[in-house]
Amino acid sequence: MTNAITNTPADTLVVLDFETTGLSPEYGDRAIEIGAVKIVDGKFVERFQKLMNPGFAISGFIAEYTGITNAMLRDAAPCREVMSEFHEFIGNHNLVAHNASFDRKFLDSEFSKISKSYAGSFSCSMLLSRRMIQDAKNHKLETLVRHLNLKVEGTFHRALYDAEMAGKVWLAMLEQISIQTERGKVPFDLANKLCKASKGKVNALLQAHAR
DNA sequence: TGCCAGGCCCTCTTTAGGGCCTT
Repeated sequence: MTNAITNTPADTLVVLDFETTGLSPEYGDRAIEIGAVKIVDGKFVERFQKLMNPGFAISGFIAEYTGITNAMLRDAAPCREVMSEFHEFIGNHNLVAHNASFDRKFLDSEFSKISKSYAGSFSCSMLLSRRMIQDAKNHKLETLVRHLNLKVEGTFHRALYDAEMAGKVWLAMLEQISIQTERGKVPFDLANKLCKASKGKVNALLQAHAR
């Protein structure tokens, strides 16, 4: 399959994924791993992956779910140090995550602890998939990867691998939009609008973008 | 240590309820 995506460097994108101690930073949960890929012109050009020590022991469930153990975190750098490095990595680029509302609240929470912020827009591969891949059994990341016949050669629920896979799903959906609209370039803003569009607005947005 | 949430979306809807998705 040829890649019809011709994003410009201005469309540089960072796809990220957190592994965390739980579901809610409001209840004290912290990040334990961040993984991210930088995509320029539809190509993966840079990767970021770091474990981080949340300052307390993680539960057996999280260890089982992620494969990350307390022993692995014992010598990891603290969250503030890793997140400061990650802040440099993302710059002002636009961001994508699978079920972005989850990753966004952890990104916001961890950045607020070190007085950092970001300027890029945050978009969601899960919301876009609900609109662009309606025949999938469900919209879990692993299901979408298999539905799109993307090569599976890593372990899900680790941050960098999930970020890589979310990036590939994102690019596959941009390609689908590109083919559907007969336009080579799919601006981030269009994808972001599609994520948030009501069912009836999706086709109108695609038609407006089409030649 | 172990507990916990919330945005989005659909429908048997909108003065609501429940499933999906993330860890």
